[in-house]
Amino acid sequence: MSAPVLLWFRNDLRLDDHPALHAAAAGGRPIVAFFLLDDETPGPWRRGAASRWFLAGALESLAAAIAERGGRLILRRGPQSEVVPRIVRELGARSVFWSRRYEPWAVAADRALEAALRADGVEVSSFNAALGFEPFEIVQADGSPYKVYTPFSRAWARREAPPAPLPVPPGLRFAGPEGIASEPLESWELRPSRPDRAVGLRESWEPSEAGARALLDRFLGGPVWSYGRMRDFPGRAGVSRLSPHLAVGTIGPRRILAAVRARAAGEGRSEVEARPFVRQLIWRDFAYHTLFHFPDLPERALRAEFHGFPWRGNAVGLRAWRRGRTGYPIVDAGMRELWRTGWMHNRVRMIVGSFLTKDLLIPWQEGERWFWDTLVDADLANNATGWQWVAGCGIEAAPYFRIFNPVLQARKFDPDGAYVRRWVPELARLPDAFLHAPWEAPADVLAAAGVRLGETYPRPLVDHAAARARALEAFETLRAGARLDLQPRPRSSA
DNA sequence: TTTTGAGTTGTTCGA
DNA sequence: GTCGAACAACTCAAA
Repeated sequence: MSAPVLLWFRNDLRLDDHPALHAAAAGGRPIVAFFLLDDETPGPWRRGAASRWFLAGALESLAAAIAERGGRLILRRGPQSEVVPRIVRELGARSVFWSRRYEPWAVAADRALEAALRADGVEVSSFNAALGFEPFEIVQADGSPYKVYTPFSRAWARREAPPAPLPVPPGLRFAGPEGIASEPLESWELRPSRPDRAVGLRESWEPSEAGARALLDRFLGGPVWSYGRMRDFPGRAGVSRLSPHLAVGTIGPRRILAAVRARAAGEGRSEVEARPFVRQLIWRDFAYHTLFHFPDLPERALRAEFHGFPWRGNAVGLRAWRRGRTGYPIVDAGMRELWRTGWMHNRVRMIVGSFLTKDLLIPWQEGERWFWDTLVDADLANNATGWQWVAGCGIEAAPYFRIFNPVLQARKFDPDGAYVRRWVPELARLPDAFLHAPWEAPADVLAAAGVRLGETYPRPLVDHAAARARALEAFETLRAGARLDLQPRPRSSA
């Protein structure tokens, strides 16, 4: 048998729209499918618990698709710098194909791995499976990266559309290599077992290509056209929920873009109607662009004046926030949705993020960490971009005075209380007028609804008005400090 | 090189 | 109840 080629699956766990798979298949040699669980190379950003659960399902489904095509998905664990060269040697492969990643740890590790393999005479080919355009494809005339979303998105849109997604190669077959060991998926313990925290995850997600396709079809069946109007209402099914699939690659952005375009054409609609949704996909590219060009993004505020921000360590507040027991119903609803389903509506992510960083003055990195562990869509670029945005320390500077009022936000975006009642059932019987601010309810209204503040539901952890004033004060010290930096006290000349 | 217009997602206050 | 202005100053992108 001729030397096989190695197809290394990463965050691209699909057969559709897979450029590396196409290139591997084009050579006519046997394709060995391989997945590596690498908890060492990413350092602190190894996969979190919820995304591990999603990964397990995606791997099972991919393995089944490969088995249908005569092959076997080889599973190994360990650092990529050791395990990839080892499996290449075991197979006697002369070529390796993979999809590029853009996290700082991955960029460095991939570069080193590629050099090592080439030194052994192994050919390496890498592809873009994750983005519309890669971070180095959209830069300014002088080669520097964009730092503002709008000009980036205009540059993105000026280009020809990203290449059309590739179908599954016709007649695709995989090799089922003899004598090559594969670790049992169960031995990785990707799914929580004791206790079984995954009940809500199973209810919420189908982690497979088919699951992604079903969500996409539902979304294209209507919500995509009203996305601009409906996306802010967490109680309605107005968003695609494709984020965990994009994160692990059970669907790719180019497939989504092409499907939106095809559906618009088929229904005689203008693509303009889908633009608010497409903008979100461009935002996703921009997050990767930002992470690639500013590798500190997950760890450090990009705006240097924030390095001296007077955050407050607050273990009690952080714990209440995580558990969804802050006393602000919209915040608690979001945090409980996250814990239960591994996902949170984006509008609510902003509200809980603002509450953590502005009302509690807890460092945004604490929120980023918690999201990393609990989100099925955990994605380094998107998560870090979102947290820096909400904290106001990213390159997209949110004005310092943009502090979300959790009650106003709730009344505006959950007017009928559907979202809060679902996730905070102990308040469900409160009338709409008091649902989002139960501490304002008269005693008889609380009693009639079966609510005892401080017992069945917490009192507010902080008073928002006071917390807002405190946050503005903290920002004031920041500005004073920045001015001092610019104008050091002149030396005495007397 | 200089100038100019603009910048995802908010809140509050006063007319 | 609705509306516009104020809330800072700065950096970025493009002309």
